Amino acid sequence: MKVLIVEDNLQLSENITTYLSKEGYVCTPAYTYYEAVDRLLSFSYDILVLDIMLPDGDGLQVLQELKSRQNNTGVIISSAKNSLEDKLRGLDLGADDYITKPYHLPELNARIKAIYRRRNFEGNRLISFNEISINPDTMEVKVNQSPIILTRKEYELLVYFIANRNRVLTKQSIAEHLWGDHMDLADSFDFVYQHIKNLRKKITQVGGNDYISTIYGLGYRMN
Amino acid sequence: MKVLIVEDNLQLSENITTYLSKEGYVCTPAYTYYEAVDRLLSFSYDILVLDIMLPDGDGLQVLQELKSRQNNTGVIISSAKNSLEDKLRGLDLGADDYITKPYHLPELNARIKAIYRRRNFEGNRLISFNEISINPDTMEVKVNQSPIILTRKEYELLVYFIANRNRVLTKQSIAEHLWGDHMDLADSFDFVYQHIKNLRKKITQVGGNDYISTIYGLGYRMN
DNA sequence: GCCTGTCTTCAGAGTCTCTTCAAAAAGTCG
DNA sequence: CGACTTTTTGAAGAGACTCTGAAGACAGGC
Repeated sequence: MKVLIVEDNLQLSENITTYLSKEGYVCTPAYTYYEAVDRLLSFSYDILVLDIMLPDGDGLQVLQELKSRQNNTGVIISSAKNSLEDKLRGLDLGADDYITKPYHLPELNARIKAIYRRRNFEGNRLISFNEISINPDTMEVKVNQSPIILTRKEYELLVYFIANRNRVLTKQSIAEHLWGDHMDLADSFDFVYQHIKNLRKKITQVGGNDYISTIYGLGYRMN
Repeated sequence: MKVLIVEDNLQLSENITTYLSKEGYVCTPAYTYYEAVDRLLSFSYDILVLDIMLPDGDGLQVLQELKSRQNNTGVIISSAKNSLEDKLRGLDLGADDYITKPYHLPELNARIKAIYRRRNFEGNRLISFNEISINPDTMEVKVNQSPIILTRKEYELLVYFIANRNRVLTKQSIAEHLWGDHMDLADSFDFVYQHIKNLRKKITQVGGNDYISTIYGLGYRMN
């Protein structure tokens, strides 16, 4: 399990890293706001331990950044203040838990484990792809936080694309997947175009990038 | 009934566990602050027996934690001090009762039962969703304080929707829930429309929002 | 047994989605 | 560049789904 530790106190940061490493986590420290955002953009972490008082910015900004990307990382706010307000703001912004400094390292460990358990047992699984995230239970699709309403075919198409990201999908394979085998000997798959068009439109309308690129003569690929 | 016993005195902890187990409770001991929090985050308990002097933190913090999560667990503060202040703080933080050490185990049992009775029979629990509130004991439903009268099916439908808020419910799952399994092979679930229509009408008639949105081709979702 | 209120069925009107078609635009290759 | 193929687009009809009101079926209270 990969953990990003955002903490400007060098001593504390090292203590956490040492402890969690012994417990079997892979830890990366970040000492500033800038560093934290940089890492979050480049790599993916399972857990983010976030100090909210950073020398070059508010830690909650990191959180805002993260959530705006529909990242699936679990977040624990670490705060020296005992201020309820900060904690509530943190939880509002989508943090999963908070912990008040000074704290015992085993407690941090316990909270990390708890988040992990919650993620894995409460069926909170989300399908996500860059700024697109899908909740399979509710069929809700969000692009940059803005919900978009897809028809059934558009939804199935999007899921199929994301499941096969970076792979070229021919019109035929798309048709077979969305319409089943009775499509076998159809002489035209024109209708697929329509749904791709609509899907692209709905995604770009709310500011999402068009990740579906056309491979001339072959099909489509999402990347 | 599941009970979490937070108590650092090993001897006492075992005594309580033994006694309550005989009385038919399922007991889990926690000896430290972080152990308690860990368990509370991962599992759900009906009753929490909480010693407030723990080796690694203040037991009242556990309580604060718990209440900030809208947990429904009943809490009994167990304190060696005879200090009124601590008890008051505990009750302020939402504890349901307190008991002063040393105490007789049957007294603890009595208090657990009392809390359980209060929770379950005095109908203090309300189901609510935005401006809609439901009293399950009397089947009374209020929208913006104005009472509305629902038929049984409409009532069950509303409760089902609120219990599954933000989730898409298909007509079929609604039918199965409201009419039981003998609906299995019904070829049409049209009658569900009627009740949804009536429910919507009654809610909007008194100025409530129509939180039930139609997901075309799928079902309905309350949000 | 009759009355009242609730539940279910039915038919149509209305709405949204899917598919088809034809024309325009874009890409490929000699 | 020009001929050809493939993709994109818009419009429109077909089809599926949802909503509505009315009427029949059922159950409980008197």
